This record gives sequence, structure tokens and C-alpha cells, in this order.
Amino acid sequence: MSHGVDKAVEALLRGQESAYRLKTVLEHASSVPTEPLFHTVLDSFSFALSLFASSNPQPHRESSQSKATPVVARKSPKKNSHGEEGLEQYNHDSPNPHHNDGFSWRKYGQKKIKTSSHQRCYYRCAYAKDRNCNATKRVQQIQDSPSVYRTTYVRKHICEVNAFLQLNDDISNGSKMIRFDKIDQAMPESVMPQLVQVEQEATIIKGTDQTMNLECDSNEFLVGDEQLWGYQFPPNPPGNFMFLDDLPEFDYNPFHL
DNA sequence: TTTATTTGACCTTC
DNA sequence: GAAGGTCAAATAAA
Repeated sequence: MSHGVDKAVEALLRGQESAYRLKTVLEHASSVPTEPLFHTVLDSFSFALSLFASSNPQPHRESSQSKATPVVARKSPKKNSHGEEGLEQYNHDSPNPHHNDGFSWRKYGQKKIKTSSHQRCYYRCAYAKDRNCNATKRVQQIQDSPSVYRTTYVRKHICEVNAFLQLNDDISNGSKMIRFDKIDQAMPESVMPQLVQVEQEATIIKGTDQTMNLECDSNEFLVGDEQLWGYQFPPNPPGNFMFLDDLPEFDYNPFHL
């Protein structure tokens, strides 16, 4: 694990600790001033995010049966139909089609490729229109017995970012909030940069007694920066990703914990 | 009826 | 003109 990641994890843990203390303070209506704790929490997460955003790790995720191959530069950067050059892409080879990769895809094409006896399938992000996400992927069988499928991811997913920004916007408008509980498991080994899924149990507050659990991926918080790209390839593993859009409406009072 | 997939046509690049 | 990528109408499935 890199030094930057260590620092980021440290900052996240500090923020977590401060959040707990803040929770305790609020629960006991203590006279302890809460503002410093608020600042510590916010600063910790901001610092951690900035570390992740400023580093540029190589995409990495491997298993015994599959391998991921970042394609830094294409041999002949071919402009696509929209005139974009040198699109970064990412290959993932596996014995089976890489369908369950944590994202929702919609097939939009299939084509016989001259250099292969198998057809190539084209997918785009299912939220392409809703969230203006341009991520696409191509899946093609490149080898028989044993079969090997190559999944090529093209363009970054911004649907999560947009969902997060929408969430933030909602929060800033005082309409929704997520409280994270039970996140005291050690995180350093599982959080970054591989984006091994960290399942946190989060509780959505609805008043004081109505709660709803959801699992969320650490990916949700690495947003708001173009360099997030480095963490989105390959996509996070099968998902349990939930957008706030999917949640029922609920009331939120930020001071009613 | 709505949503997802299929498939031929079209577009862009080489 | 060939090849790969995308569009969009037709079709299938839920």
C-alpha cells in the first residue's frame, strides 16, 4: 500500500473516530462544543479524498482466473464518432463474459469482427441518458477451449459521480442524510486502491425510529474529481450499489439524531 | 405497455 | 473500400 493511501486511510479513520465522538456528544446532549468535531470530520474526509484524487494508481484487480490489463495508450488512437482521441481503455480477460462487474450495462450492438471468429458485443452504461454517463464496454471471446472472454472498458463511469453529486445537493438542501454505523472494522487492507469492496452498513435516518439498511461501496465517496478515473478501472466488483434515487422519500432533520 | 435486445444501416477512420 | 463503432427501428420479453 502506498504512503498516500496510508495517509488517506489514517485521515478517514480520524474522521470516523471524530464522527463517533460527535455522535456520543449529540446523544448525551453534552455541553462539549461540537464545532471542532464537525471540522475534524469534514477535514479528514476532504484530505483523504484529495489524496486519492492526486495520486494516480494503476488500475489493478486480478484473480487466479482472470487478469486485467490497463491499456495506457492505444497503438493508433482512433477517433471515435464524436471526435474524441486516445480514449483510455481497460482490458479484462476472464473465462466467462464479464457481465457481473458491478455496473448496469445495456447492449446496443453486436458485430462480427474480421480478426475473430466470434462476434463482439457492445454495451453502454444503463444510466447513459439519465446520468450522462458515456462509459461503454466491449465483450468478445478471444479464445476457445478454454474459453477466454475479453472485456474492454472504455471511458469512465460518471453515473456514480452524478448520483453522488445529486446526493450532496440533496443533503445541502437539508432533505436527505446517510449515517454510517458499524464501520469500525479495520479498513486499510480493504479500502483502496483496489477498491475491494468494503461493505459498510449505513443507516438511513427517517425521523428517529425508522431506519433502512443499505450496503454501499467505498467508490461512492471517491467522486468529484477527474482523476477519479484511476479508481474506476476496473469497475468495482459485483455491486450492491445503491443510489439515493432508489430510496423512498424520507424526512431528514440534521439536528434530530 | 414498458423495457431490453437484436440487427441492418450508417458514420468515421485508416 | 475495409473495418470497427454507433444508431435506431424492429422485435422479444417481462
